[in-house]
Amino acid sequence: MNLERLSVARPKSEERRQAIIDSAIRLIAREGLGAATAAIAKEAGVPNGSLFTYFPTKIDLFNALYMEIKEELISTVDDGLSDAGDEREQLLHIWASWTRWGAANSEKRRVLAQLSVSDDVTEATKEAGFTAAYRSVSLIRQVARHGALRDQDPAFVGAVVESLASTTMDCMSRDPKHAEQVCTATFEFLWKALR
Amino acid sequence: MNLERLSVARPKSEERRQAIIDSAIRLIAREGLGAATAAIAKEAGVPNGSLFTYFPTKIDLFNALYMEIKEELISTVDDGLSDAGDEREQLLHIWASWTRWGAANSEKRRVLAQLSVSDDVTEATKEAGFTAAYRSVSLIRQVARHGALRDQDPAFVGAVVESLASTTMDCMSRDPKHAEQVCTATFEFLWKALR
Amino acid sequence: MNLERLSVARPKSEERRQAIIDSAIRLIAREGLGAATAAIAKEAGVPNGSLFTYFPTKIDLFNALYMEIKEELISTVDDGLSDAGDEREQLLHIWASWTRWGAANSEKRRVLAQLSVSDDVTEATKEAGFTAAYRSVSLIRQVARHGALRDQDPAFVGAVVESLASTTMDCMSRDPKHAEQVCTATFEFLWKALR
Amino acid sequence: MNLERLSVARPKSEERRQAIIDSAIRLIAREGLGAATAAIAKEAGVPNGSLFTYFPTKIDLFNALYMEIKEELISTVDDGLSDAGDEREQLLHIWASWTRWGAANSEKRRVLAQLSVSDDVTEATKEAGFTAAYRSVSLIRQVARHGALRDQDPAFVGAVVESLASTTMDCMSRDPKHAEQVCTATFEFLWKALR
DNA sequence: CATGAATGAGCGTTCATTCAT
DNA sequence: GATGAATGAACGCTCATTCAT
Repeated sequence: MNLERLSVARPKSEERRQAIIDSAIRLIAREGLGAATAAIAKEAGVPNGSLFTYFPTKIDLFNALYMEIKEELISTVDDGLSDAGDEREQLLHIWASWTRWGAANSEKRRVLAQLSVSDDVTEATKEAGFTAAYRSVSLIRQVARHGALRDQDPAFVGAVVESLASTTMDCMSRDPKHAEQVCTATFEFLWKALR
Repeated sequence: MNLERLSVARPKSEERRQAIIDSAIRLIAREGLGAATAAIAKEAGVPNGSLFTYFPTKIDLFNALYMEIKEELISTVDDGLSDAGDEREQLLHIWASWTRWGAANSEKRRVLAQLSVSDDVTEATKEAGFTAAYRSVSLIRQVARHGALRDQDPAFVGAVVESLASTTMDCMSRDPKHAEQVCTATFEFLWKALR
Repeated sequence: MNLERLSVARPKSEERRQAIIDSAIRLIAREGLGAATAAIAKEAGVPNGSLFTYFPTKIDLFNALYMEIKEELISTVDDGLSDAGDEREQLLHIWASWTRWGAANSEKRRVLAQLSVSDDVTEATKEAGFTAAYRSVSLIRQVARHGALRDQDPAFVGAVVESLASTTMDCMSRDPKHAEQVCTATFEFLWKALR
Repeated sequence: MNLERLSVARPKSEERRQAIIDSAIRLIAREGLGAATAAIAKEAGVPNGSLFTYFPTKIDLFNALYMEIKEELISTVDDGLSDAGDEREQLLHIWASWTRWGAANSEKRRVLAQLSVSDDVTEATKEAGFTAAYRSVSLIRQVARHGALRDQDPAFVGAVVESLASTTMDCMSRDPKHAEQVCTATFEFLWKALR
């Protein structure tokens, strides 16, 4: 599989694409989704018109951004998940890597939050992000199989966990000194509530 | 009565103010915070310049909107709270009136959600909204005093409950047929988790 | 002559009219002719609509302002002029009282300068202001009758003197310590040049 | 040649820039500094948004306009100055070319007058204009070294000459038939007064 | 008559996208 | 293909003046 070679076809391009993504994260975190494409391009060091060779519209950029960040998060969470022991250990692994990532990448998290509620990110994109996270999603559903939410829509369970995670990350970012303690305590809460 | 008004040439019309607020809710729910002030005015049936007689800037409109909706929610939740029995009954009252209001007023809820994450709504306004909700807030904190989150920042506990409510309301809106069941089940989850 | 009584007919009005004029001087000096009528009214402590009972349009206010300031200046200059001795003494009297007034009333002077070049002040108004200054104007022309400008349009001579005065007042305002010296020296210059 | 331009997609058009400047001169002469940017663009034959490609703000346009006109005037005055003979000849050269330019370019002169008293033209810009005029300025100061104004601030001397020039140009514009005579007579006045 | 809310054309400026070079 | 100038509709907001009260 010459995956590498495929991207070699436009080596400079890939760098530029990433520069635009990174710049967009910085600017959108700072100024919201209203950040001007020209400003994003400028901060990325590319000409404003060139942004549109990589992302035909601003909406395409938003969707790409969403997937990019979501994939980074998922790969962070999935990494090492197989090595975790029982259900509890696995959930803890997910929880800890998720919230630590969020606490350490507050710009990305804020951008993700904005994109998640924007109509400009299509349902298809959100669906794709959701699908990519199937390992964690499955585990969470499995854990919740017997608890208080056992009869709820699995999507609802996921949303509950997600919003709990989001709140936890906010708290960890705001008070880094107690971040680990918050992470652990909320995990216990989650475990108790889901089971 | 109305002595104060006797000397006013043409008092600002409460009706018009409300028409603008209502129009803003409709448009912002549909188009986001980017909804044009001129469009809001038009939908409210007032000339564009008149919007600024009632709200000097768009940001002032946002802040007023936030308080307006928050107060409606709070008064809905507080109504009848004193008549509820023990702690569990009281929490149930809060939970049920909150989520039912949200399910029945999805536009207002979406607008509130957008405003809550917007930098245009000042900290002072958010603080004021928070303060107005002290009855519910106190009860929730009291309930959580002994549970898994007992050592967490009270603000964190509040945020967790809020995000759970938000997710619940989304679910209730999406599937009105099972709304009551979702409401009850999530309450049980909440009760179990907090205590 | 019951001049006093004439104005007694609207005693409160006269105060308000003056308050508007004074406020306009302050605001226009600060912000230029673009100063909003509502701001002028507010600073004067009168309702914005009432400004238009005194001055039907902003342009009328400008014209009134022009005359008001010009008349104050003229009466300052004319005061004591009859008591001055010969031609030289009289010109000195005019020059000194004029430039001292300007140095001490820089706001009024700046407003007058702005109004003088504005198309909103009508030729008729400017003409009236000019006519009211006939005592000084005549003297200046008389002095210049034999000098280097003897064959020029009298209006030109007046303009030259006026612009010299304006520059002198600027200089006196900027450096109050040497104001008197500047006043005297420029008078000598004027005298030498005109004669 | 033009190596620098080879890599530019579409260089800013000097023609368009000049069309905007020219249009601004016409409109500002007619309507004052309040002339609308959209009207200026329209009269220049460019879309309203394009004006801001060349001048980021209206204030930038004002500053560019000031320098543009000032430079034209200075270059007109400086042209041939070296060929003039003694001090008197040189001052005459300055005076004649200055006032003739003003009489022939009354729109530009009026615009320059408006810009000169506007707070929107920065001190830095005015300073730059002043610096560019050093040849004439030096000569005028040199001539005045021994006359009635010898002890005054050189800036004051300059202002006096400038205001005399301005008045002269007004007069020449108004009565073109006697323009030359006015020009000559005022020069004699200036020479007599400064020396 | 006095008041201040009402009005709506007009303002300077922005920006996603296009397209000439 | 890469570039950045070009575009023009849209935006939030202002303000002289009117007029209902």
